[in-house]
Amino acid sequence: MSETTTATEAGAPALRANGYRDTWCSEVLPAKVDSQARVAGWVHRRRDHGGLIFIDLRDRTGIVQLVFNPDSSGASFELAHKLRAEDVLSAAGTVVKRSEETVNRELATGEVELLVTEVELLSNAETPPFQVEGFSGEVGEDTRLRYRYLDLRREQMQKALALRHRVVAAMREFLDAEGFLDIETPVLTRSTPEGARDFLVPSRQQQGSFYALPQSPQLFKQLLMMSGFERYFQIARCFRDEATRADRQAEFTQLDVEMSFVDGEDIIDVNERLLAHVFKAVGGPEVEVPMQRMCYDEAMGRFGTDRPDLRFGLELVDLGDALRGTEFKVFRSVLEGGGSIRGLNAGRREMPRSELDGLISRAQELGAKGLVWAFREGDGWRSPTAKFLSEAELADLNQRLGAEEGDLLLLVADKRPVTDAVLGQMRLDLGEKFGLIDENEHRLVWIVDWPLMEWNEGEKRWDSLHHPFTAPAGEFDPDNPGAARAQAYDVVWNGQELGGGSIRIHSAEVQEQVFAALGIDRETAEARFGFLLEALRYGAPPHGGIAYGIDRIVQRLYGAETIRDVIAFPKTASGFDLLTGAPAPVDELQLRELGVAIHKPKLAGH
RNA sequence: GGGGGCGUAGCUCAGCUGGUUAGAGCGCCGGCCUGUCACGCCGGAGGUCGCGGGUUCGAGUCCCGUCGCUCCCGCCA
Repeated sequence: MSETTTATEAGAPALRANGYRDTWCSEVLPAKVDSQARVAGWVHRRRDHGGLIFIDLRDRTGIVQLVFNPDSSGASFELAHKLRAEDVLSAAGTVVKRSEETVNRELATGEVELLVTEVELLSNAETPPFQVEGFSGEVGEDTRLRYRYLDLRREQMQKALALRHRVVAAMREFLDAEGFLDIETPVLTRSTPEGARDFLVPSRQQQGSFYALPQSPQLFKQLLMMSGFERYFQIARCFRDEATRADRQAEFTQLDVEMSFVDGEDIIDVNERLLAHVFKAVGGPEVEVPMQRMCYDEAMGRFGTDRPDLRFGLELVDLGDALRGTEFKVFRSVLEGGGSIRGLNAGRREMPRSELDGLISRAQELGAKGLVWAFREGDGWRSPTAKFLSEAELADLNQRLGAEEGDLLLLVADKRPVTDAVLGQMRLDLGEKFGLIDENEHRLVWIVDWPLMEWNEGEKRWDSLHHPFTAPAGEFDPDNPGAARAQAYDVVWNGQELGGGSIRIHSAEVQEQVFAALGIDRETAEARFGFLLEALRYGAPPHGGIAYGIDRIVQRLYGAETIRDVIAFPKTASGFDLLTGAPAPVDELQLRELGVAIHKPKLAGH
């Protein structure tokens, strides 16, 4: 977990004394000994000794021990007997110093306690379905989500959301100081079926028509540049109706930024300073400016991915040249078909056959037809594949892979995108498995010099790598879209994409050419993006920007296992909100008003 | 859309090759306890083994279906 500052450590907020309290729990400190204090909060734990009762009282800032003694207040003592976990109360008394033997060093307020003379039960709590602060192990996530308001009382959730707040506050702080304006864009907007699936909202006034929830404010922020705002940002909620993952929710939050009259260097400059400011503000890892940059081709070549984790080696090596004339049919047919043979050296490892078989299964799951494993032995290999290769080939492969005696070598032969994807992911799997990743090390890198488009073999068409509004570098040749480079910039932190940006197309003609190259014909482009093409004709400044996934940034800064741990009310993998029961069926009347008919109602059961 | 794992007390879990009364820890309830802080001690309650069907003399356990949670692939920037 990263270094973080909690509300307690940062100092409790100012408090106006009222009938409930005049002091935060965390402020009951030795300096206040002998003075009166009134605190309010939840019963964290109770320890009833019969003749003496201790209550740990919890508020947002921390915990303080209350002591109920019949000699101090009989009435309070009687009431304290009835207190149970999570009851809400207000208690007043004298701050007293604890005797040396009873000091609790684990507690920030552990040198003192509040000797209660007056207590008011503000709210009675039923027994919670799980212990808010227990030691009986982690509670199942579905139970936590069902009672999220209780789960959020736990210190780790309080800290996560406090950190999230400070990340967003630091972003606003920086961007405000740099002259960016926070402008809201619509949540009810128009469906643009490219990219992810849209969430749709039926229109009552235009039956049969639908709004879509935005996948990002991309087009609106470009329009704002055409409106002359020059510097815009927004903490924007975005929606993609796709499957969730540990690091993905259908509903997520993005820091959206756009600027006018800028080139790529301006984008990188302002974003490096933004990240440095935010990370510093929340006590995250230091951001060295200027940050490292790496070309897309280099990232793909060395790491098999466009978001390389640079904290460890296990780099990919191209082995095609060593096998040009091989007799081994599997390798030869791949090379003759224009494919590639790539490999990595996993280092000196002991690995039983069952685990090697596991690697093969994993490779197949990732799309490879197979996986060649080998251990260097002398000048050759110990491997089922060794007998198919000549001595010279084995020696050459060993040399190219930098293999030493006993090193585990993994090879994949397939089309280049497959070898990259498979070995790139296996590199990450192995890096984790072998403990090669130093969690204290942090590597931020810009990935630059992207292709504009990539060939989609399944759909037989060109797809944008970023989005269709990304500006090509230099002249765009519509007859050779594969050769075009993009003015695009992704910032990658320890193998995860934090944000992606680009210079946008600011000419209607170029935008139309790019649409055409992507297989979007004139009518479709006009129907879906006509307003953008039109706006581009009325004086569009050169512009560009970036968008960051805030949930992921906070997840990483906090060291959380899943993105759900830094979202107050997340949904489950299948899109349910277990707390409210959404999504839920609606009344027949509501459907009639919307002109919506349900074909196959699928009743969700709990 | 596909694959893996999981579902047993309020919570976290154990429950073997099918066997008669389904267990533990925590929590909860009652009693005792004036220095605890994961308080302690004594006693107690609490189960549609996710749901439906099947096999069997007999199912928490085996089979089929289904619902939910989760991880991964596809998908998604």
